[in-house]
Amino acid sequence: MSYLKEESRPPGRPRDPHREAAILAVVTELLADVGYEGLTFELVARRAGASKPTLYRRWSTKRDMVVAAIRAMPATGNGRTIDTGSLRGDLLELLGILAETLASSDTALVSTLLQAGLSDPELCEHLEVSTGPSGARLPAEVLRHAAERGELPRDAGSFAYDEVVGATMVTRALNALPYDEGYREQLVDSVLLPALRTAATPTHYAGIFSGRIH
Amino acid sequence: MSYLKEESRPPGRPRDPHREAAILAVVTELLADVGYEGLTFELVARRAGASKPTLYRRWSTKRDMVVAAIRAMPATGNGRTIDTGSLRGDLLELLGILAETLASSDTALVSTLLQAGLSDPELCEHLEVSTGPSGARLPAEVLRHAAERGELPRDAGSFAYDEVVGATMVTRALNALPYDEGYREQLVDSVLLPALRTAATPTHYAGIFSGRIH
Amino acid sequence: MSYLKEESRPPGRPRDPHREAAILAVVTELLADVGYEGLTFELVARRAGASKPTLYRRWSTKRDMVVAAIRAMPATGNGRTIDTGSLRGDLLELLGILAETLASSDTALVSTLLQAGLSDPELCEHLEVSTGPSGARLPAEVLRHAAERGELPRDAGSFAYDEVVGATMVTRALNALPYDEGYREQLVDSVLLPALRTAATPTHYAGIFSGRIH
Amino acid sequence: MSYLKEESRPPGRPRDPHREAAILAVVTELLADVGYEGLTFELVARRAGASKPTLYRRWSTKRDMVVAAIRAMPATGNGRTIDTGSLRGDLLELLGILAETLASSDTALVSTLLQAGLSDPELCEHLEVSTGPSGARLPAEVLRHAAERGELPRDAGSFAYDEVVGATMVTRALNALPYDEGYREQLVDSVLLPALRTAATPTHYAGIFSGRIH
DNA sequence: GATTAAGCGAGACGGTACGTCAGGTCTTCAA
DNA sequence: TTGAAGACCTGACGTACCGTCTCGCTTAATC
Repeated sequence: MSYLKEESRPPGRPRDPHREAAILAVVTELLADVGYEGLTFELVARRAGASKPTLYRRWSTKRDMVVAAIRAMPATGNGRTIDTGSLRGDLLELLGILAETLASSDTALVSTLLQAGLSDPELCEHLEVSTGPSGARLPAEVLRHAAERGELPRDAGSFAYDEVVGATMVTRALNALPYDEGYREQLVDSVLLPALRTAATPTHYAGIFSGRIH
Repeated sequence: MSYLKEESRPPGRPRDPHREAAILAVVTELLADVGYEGLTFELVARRAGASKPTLYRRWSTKRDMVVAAIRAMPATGNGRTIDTGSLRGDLLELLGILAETLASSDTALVSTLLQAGLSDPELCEHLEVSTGPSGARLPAEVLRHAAERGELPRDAGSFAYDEVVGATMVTRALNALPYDEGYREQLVDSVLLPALRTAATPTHYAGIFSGRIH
Repeated sequence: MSYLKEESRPPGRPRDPHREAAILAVVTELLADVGYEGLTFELVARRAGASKPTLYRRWSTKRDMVVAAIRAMPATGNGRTIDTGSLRGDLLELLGILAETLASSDTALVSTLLQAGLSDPELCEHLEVSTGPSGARLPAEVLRHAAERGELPRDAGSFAYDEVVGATMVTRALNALPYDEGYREQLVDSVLLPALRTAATPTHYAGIFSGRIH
Repeated sequence: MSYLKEESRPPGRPRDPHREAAILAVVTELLADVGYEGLTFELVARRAGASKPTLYRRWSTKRDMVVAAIRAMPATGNGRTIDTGSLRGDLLELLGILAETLASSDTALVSTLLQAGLSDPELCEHLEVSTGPSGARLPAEVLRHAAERGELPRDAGSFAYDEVVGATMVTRALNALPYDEGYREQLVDSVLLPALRTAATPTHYAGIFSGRIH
């Protein structure tokens, strides 16, 4: 009885999910090869053995296509846990991870993710889940451990971290400014630690990288 | 006697500085019209009644040309002084100015400045001087007034402000996240004020927008 | 018992003749709208609410489809009879009719009929029957009347007319050369009349527009 | 003194005539290879090592390009003279030449020439001059010889021939109708000879292929 | 004052990518 | 099996910029 169908299939031949997956794999591959700027619809079509209309049918801009490719990356996670025994150590380790990521990636790609993906909470969440702690967000257990050690009040929030770290580090990376260990220590000591210790106000604004737009 | 000439003029007809100024004016105009992405050498050449070789002779990339245009903007300054009577008030006013700027400007242009210009200390300095307090940097007198009122230690530095404010605000703007008054208050209360009060460490790293790469 | 069936109906759903008629109507309509060159399978499919495979199943080329559409036009005829009282008058009237037709029609359509349709005797016949004397062929009664008046021998044939008139007039039309009354008179006086009067040779070759390939 | 310059060169780099010649050579070559329909801008560009804009700069349609290619063919002429000793023989020889041409050429190309070139007197003239008697026009010496032999009046014109022959033969060729020797004899005997013998009227209309639009 | 080397507007040029369109074929579901 | 819908590959379309080049002219500094 047809009233059971919430939404029936659209008419016509459905899109081939295999094509889609194959294409996005090529996009991922090409991002590594030629970078974001060098990526073109033409090139993707050639390498994927697909036609341009097939691409345009799915994504109308390069950005959309790249974002889809990133979202389609397998969510493996790196399983890393952060626990150095002190809040300061944990923070520095997180910043170190982020620094590594930034150092290795194409800045234009980072820029894309920044501009395209960060306004998309799902993508953000996906990135965090798929790649493990990226250093862009403060994992809840780090906060908990710090509270257990008495380094932070029980109700300390991650706002200061989430908001500040990603924005500053990425901005520095994009502008070829240094974000070496010395810099990171200074950020921890003169901004993050004071801010985290103080902040007891309930947060109404999610951090930039928290994946949830208020 | 030729040894007097430090560097002799190259032979042939010298470049016409008027052409240069006229072209850069067109660039500035076009940036407002079509944005950074939409700007092309072709378009500049057409609008300026110049030829492409004339442009390429001067700037080999679009970025170079745009940076030159921005640097060539007249340095008027807005002459505004910040003095509300309290550090918190001053900070909020500065953030308000920055918010206005971000709200009014083409995000692509901001992005350009971020990517192209901020790695250039001179350009950064120029922007600050030409447009007055932009809110991206903490004016020295604000610090001084706060110290006089006893709100901050004498040796308080602007690192926390310079580093955090520009990066977070611009990043939010680029990603269409809100940076309204509520957000700005939270940034002031839970990050800036605690950080400024604490930071007595001598700063080795200039803030992102301070115009001096360490 | 199935051996009784001379030809059994093919299995499966039979073709809907209404679809066919509707589609051809659309083709006729589109020929007027966008001309032969502008006609595409896509467009026909869209306008007819049909799918491309439905079209391709019936006609494998655009030409086939157009010919089918023309053949499907209702055979009304204009019932006009030619009888001015003199052979010269009759010929000029026929040429006048043809000239009108050529003047009113899309040259591309004429070209189509020329290239696509005229090699198809049935189509040719159909056109003549459906639209009455087109001027492209010499009606038998004109010849008869002329013979009765003694203007032509009894055995005069229509070869010279059929062969020459259509070809010259259409060619002129296609090439934007004039085929006005002066021209038509000259054609009659210096070609058609002398030829018709002389030709007593039994004809082995049907005229171009006679609809019968020898 | 500049007033001597009737028309000064247009500004900018002039088009390279070598490129043009090379491209048109490719067009000619491709016409033989893939025919008119199969000819594309893409293909010409590839084979000529030119870019599409370079082609479009010169000719905005395929037809224009092809006509230019034909016009650019070297005007060698075949030097053939028609003189069999009788008018009938001469006419049959001319028709034979035309039949050969039609048989060997791409019908679409003929169609192109018909539609594109024949409305262009210069092109028409060029074709006649470059390829010798094509059979599409009646050479003046054939008329003269016939008059000398007394087969035709001194003032006989070529209207009947020029007008009739090209149109009928080409039309038959385009429609895959036969134009074999039997047909050609019939055309000569029952149309051309009677018409030529009679026509003494001064001609106001140039024949289709005479290269002069009235 | 003549020479010379460069600046300059204009635009050709080979490329490359754009985004769209049509051609035919194939797949899905419903009739 | 038909039929509507539409995915799909192919390949051409005509346009836009790219960055380089070739023109003929103009403009200074040098000879």
